[in-house]
Amino acid sequence: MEKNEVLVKIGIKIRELREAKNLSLQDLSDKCDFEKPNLIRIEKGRTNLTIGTLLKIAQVLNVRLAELVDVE
Amino acid sequence: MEKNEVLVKIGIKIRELREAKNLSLQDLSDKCDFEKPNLIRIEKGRTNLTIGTLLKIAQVLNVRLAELVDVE
DNA sequence: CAATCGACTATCATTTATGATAGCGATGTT
DNA sequence: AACATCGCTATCATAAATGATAGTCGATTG
Repeated sequence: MEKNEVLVKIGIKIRELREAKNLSLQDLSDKCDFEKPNLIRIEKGRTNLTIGTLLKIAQVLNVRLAELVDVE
Repeated sequence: MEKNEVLVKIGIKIRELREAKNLSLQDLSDKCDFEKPNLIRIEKGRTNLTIGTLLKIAQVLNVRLAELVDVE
């Protein structure tokens, strides 16, 4: 699978987990200590995010890192 | 778990998989299309690598992305 | 002994992720 | 009608990842 496809799918997974917890973009980005537009970028798969960023999100969503990247 | 700890563990996992396949740093970095020192940086956990970089490595090592980050 | 190979460090330029701000359109609420 | 909230875009500066080069050290080999 190609990189951009993976990034889009990771973004979708994050969004699904966020919505399942009834969190707004604002809510989640607040808890992750960054701004809403940055989270949107991630959920849309428009950024090649780092493990560090992914880890923050995983911890706030209370899921394992591996779950977020399990998209293949 | 803290970010740097995760990065170090991911590096160790990459190294283990590389050695299990009897590949030198040169071999693997060649197949990933980047230079050996960059791979060393990754295996030592000295860089907060992106999904794109991790994906390249996963594909060459023939493992899932999720396996490489499954360190918690 | 010279030469090659492996793991590694330090360092550099370039690209890009990150963090942040301002603003838009739609929906909802008072 | 005014205002807040939500999802979203565009854009910016700064920090940092990436890609690359040169060189060190130890071990092995011709």
